[in-house]
Amino acid sequence: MDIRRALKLAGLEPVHLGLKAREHLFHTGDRILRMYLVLEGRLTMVRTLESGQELVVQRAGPGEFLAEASLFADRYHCDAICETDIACEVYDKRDLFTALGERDVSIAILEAYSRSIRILRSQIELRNIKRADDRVLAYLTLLPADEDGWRYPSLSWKDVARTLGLSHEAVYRALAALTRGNRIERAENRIRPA
Amino acid sequence: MDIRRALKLAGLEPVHLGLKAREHLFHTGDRILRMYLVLEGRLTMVRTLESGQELVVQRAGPGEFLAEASLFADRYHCDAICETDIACEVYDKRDLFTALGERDVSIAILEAYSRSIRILRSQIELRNIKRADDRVLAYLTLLPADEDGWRYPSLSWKDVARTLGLSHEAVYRALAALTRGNRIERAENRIRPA
DNA sequence: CGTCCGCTTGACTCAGATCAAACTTGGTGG
DNA sequence: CCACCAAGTTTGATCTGAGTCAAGCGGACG
Repeated sequence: MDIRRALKLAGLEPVHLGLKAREHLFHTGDRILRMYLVLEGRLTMVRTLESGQELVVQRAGPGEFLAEASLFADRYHCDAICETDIACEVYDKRDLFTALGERDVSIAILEAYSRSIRILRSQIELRNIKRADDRVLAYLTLLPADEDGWRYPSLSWKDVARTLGLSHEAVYRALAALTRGNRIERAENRIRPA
Repeated sequence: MDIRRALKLAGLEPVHLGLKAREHLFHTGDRILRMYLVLEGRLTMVRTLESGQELVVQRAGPGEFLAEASLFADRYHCDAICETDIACEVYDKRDLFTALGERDVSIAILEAYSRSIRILRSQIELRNIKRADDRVLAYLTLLPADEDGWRYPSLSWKDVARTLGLSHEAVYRALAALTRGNRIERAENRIRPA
């Protein structure tokens, strides 16, 4: 448990916390004020989609530090539920930042990592969408938009197909179907969800 | 380009480097001695699978720091190919580590992030395997093994199904097929690729 | 001018999703 | 202690939608 020693060396004082199985460590929407290091037990991070479907975002066990999702976010976007009884250490987020050196190389790099993680997670979530047209639409919606909602894809559709885990034919057909169903508008090099 | 300022403040001196489209920034197997910050242009990280299939692992553009995959690894496991002409800054990896404070909280947390990233990437790679039995087999192979090659899955097969993006029926059928084809051995609570 | 590549659509196939039903196991509560 | 319930496991039958093969179009580039 390397990280624990490092935290101790940095002069951070954890508070201990125990929870029973099925209790929540935090809920979606809670302010992120603390970071947790799991000592014993397992917990599951669950994201509930608008559709009501529950998605296991991550599982954490002994030695894992629940920070990735949270260091640079303000509020949680998932629930943390104990699979078993757990023991963990609680660190104050602001203390941690001070220990990291506030606006420092470490923070800058961590932020870059954090961005990568978010992108990877969103890619996995995209792949959980089974229908090709829904998946393509979700991909388009995630793209940065201008003030009118237009997106300017930087990848060829063929590459989009690869990142979505679809054949390029499936993507073309999805685009055609979405256009037919008035779920997107296409014009030259731009595209917009309706 | 926040990270650049932070690196400068930390006293790190970059070397500038320009490459033409289609040139390689690094190859699979190269020692990782430098970190790159992209200033202009785009590049693609490509991983070549044993099957010969090429997999786009990541794309990077201006402001991105090519470090995630590499800070805690010794050698690259992908090729970086310039899509366009590019300009970047080159930092020495060891200097960077010194600036981060060697064995410090930052490093410990970065390592945790790094692990998450690797796990997420492997999950995406799993999903690129189309056939259910191959995907399940690949998943099992990734699991930690004891000295005899046995794995002790910690998830119910139903949860495995969810993480693999398959229905649970498909996973059970895949396991049955793999057992029939002698591609795995099962016993009680453990399982082993043949 | 020819070639390559991205784009687009059609036809057919097949693997995985879905629905359904039965069995096992562990846990709860009367 | 046992009835009962919930959840995971297992197998069968059917259906659907994405992969694959095939073919044609147009623009870019040498």
